[in-house]
Amino acid sequence: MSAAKGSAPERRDTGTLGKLMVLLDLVTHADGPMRFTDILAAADQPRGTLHRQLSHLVEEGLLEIDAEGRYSPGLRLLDLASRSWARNEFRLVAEPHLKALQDLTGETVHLGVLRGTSIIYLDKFEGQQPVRMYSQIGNASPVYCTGVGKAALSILPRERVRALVADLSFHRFTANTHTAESLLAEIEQIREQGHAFDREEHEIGIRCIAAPIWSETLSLVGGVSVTGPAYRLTMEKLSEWAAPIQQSAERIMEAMRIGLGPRR
Amino acid sequence: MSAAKGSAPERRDTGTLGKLMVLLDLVTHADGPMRFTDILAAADQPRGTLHRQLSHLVEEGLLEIDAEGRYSPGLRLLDLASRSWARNEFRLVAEPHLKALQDLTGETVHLGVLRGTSIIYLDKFEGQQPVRMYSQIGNASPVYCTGVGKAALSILPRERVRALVADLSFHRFTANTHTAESLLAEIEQIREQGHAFDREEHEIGIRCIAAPIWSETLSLVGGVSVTGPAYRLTMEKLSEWAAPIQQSAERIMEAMRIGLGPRR
DNA sequence: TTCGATTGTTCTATTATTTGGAACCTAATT
DNA sequence: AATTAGGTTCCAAATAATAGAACAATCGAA
Repeated sequence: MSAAKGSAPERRDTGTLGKLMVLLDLVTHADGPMRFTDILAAADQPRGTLHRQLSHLVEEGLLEIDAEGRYSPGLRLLDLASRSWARNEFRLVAEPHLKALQDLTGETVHLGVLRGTSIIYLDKFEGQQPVRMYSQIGNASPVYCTGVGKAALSILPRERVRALVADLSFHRFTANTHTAESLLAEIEQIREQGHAFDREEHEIGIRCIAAPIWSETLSLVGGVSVTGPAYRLTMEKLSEWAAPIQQSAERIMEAMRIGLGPRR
Repeated sequence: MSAAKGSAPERRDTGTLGKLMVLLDLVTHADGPMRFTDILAAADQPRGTLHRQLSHLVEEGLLEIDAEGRYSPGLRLLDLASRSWARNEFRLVAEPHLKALQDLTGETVHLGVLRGTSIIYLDKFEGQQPVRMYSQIGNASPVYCTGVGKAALSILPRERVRALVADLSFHRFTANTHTAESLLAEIEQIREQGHAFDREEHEIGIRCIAAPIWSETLSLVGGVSVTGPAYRLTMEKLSEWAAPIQQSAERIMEAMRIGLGPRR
């Protein structure tokens, strides 16, 4: 093996599927519909090849193409996702506990899991606000600027954290967003405290407190969080919820051991 | 080619992707996690081949495998879906109109599109409850037993309806569920009325009224509906909403012509 | 309109991946 | 220890994907 630079790009070997997923990601992560030429420029491939690949994705409903020849994510994804969400055991087990936490705090409660270097939000319970924001569920956010993300990192072995951080590129969302160094330092603190804060690190005006959740083998790593506007949620106020949120996390882990443990 | 029987199974030619999507569908549509052997039995493939295919799907995050070797849908699907949902133009355009309809009726409002022989729900506005994203959204339901489905069919050319109905297998959900004949008959009625009812055809105790929405080229076909419990929503009550719901559909179509029309 | 450039589609020999089948593990069961 | 079921690895043969060019269709400007 010739590991030239520190961290090799680590290309996955998933054959044809991998190439198609790159395209799917490309179109899905774009701001809007993409023309054939846009995709051609972004994906380094011959035109003929790209054309067939896109056709296959469209035929399977993973992409859609409109009358003007622009590609967008396909609705088949919604069906697949709604089924996988509805059945997700972690989410089902956590649900009542999230609800309880929402009742207690009156603020928005999130459930997230670590996948790669992102936190994927699995569920969300909002307060009474008539404002509808379900955009959050399913969203993948960077680990380094979310409470759940930092909480999750805090229970991983130091070595894994270091490896993961090395793979990260830090985008400075706000003045408080972490750098690699400050993140690693805070993880140590969180490890001792048992909970993590987000001090407007992702979005100005938004604070949160989170507690980690993990399975024994670390096959599942994530967390719960309580989030709200900074003007209402002072750091003192947030700190008051440290105990209840950690307790909530404990209860979810306990419920998981029953619900997800080895059968029989 | 030897087109033996009347309607060939019409196998899609999407090469490797097609084969993988069959597996993804299989696991996603199952009631719970599947063992390797379960999948082996359902998918008619050699073990070695299946093993590699599943590995690739897992590596790409489309499937997940737990400690006991059981396969479930992967969370990557959530991320892909949430992005495609958030950006969907039809949904964005319709949103305010759905909200208005919800305010007017006080009952649950759905937005759906026709995909193949199913209706995929794109959005949902409930009474006071904050919406749980994937509770209904993303779900694919059969055309023949939903208000939106029947409304959608009513604006398709008769020939296309007949072809579509021929592809359908009718599951008798309730005593009122349609058969092919009764469905075709009702479509004719809906065509004239401009709106469709669901008279407890999918679920006992649930009624609904729906109006069709379509683009000029029929590249987009779907509808809006108002749904609620039968004890509260008598057929008379539902009928009162025929005008407002059709008006709502009209407004959405108008907004689409502006929002989705040919650029410039 | 005509020319030229841009964008999208189809075709085919070459190349790479997938396939099928068997052999090989591993953990549980008798 | 032997047997079975469940899962994984291997490799020659079959198949599908690729690259590149040729072909259409569309668009803009002269």
